[in-house]
Amino acid sequence: MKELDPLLHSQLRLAVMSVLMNVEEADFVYLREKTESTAGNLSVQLDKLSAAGYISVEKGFAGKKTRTVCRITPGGRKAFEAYVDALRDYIGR
Amino acid sequence: MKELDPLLHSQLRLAVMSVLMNVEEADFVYLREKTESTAGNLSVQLDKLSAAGYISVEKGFAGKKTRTVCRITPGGRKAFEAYVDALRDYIGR
DNA sequence: ATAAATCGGTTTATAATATAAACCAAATAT
DNA sequence: ATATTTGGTTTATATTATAAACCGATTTAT
Repeated sequence: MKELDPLLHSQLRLAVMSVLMNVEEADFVYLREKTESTAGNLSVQLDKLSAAGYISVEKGFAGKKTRTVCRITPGGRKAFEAYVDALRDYIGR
Repeated sequence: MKELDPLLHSQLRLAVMSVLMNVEEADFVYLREKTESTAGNLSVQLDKLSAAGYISVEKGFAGKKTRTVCRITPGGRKAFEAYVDALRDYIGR
């Protein structure tokens, strides 16, 4: 059986990646709402995904408020696809 | 997004359940080989699945050697199916 | 017969993880 | 002006996963 990439085998990180697979870009607030997570938890998990090179995180401004925009990277996309593929060994189909 | 049952969202426990979904019964040694896990880790995870009522664990003998046989329960089967269903929200298809 | 290695596990210690709580600086509302 | 909210980050804690150490019974080798 294939390994399940531990970076993706985490509910919140997987949810984030799942959103980012379908949406060109998403900011912190949107991700927090979509994944129904706390800001602290989300912040930590975004760091991990970013450190792994699975997403890019860009801090900027929207008017005067800070705005953190995330995007999936090509490497992240590949990793997500590999993870899903490995999962099929476990759950069938 | 649905919750991912934390009892099943663990590589080894998921692998065990995956095997048991397709095989009427399986003993400890077979599960250890099939999942490529250490005996200690497997023992702990079997306990958790058993405590949750997802599998039954029966200790007996095969000749003179002890033999631990596991089976998935109806509740375990349902939980596995619900988990797979929830996962689809994350990974598509 | 006895020592030593193996088998089938369990218990326990440790490292890694996930998560929320506490915090912070800037902006907005009162 | 001060209180509240916004958009986060840092830190502390609880849970988890995992391997290491162990155990009793059984083979195997000497």
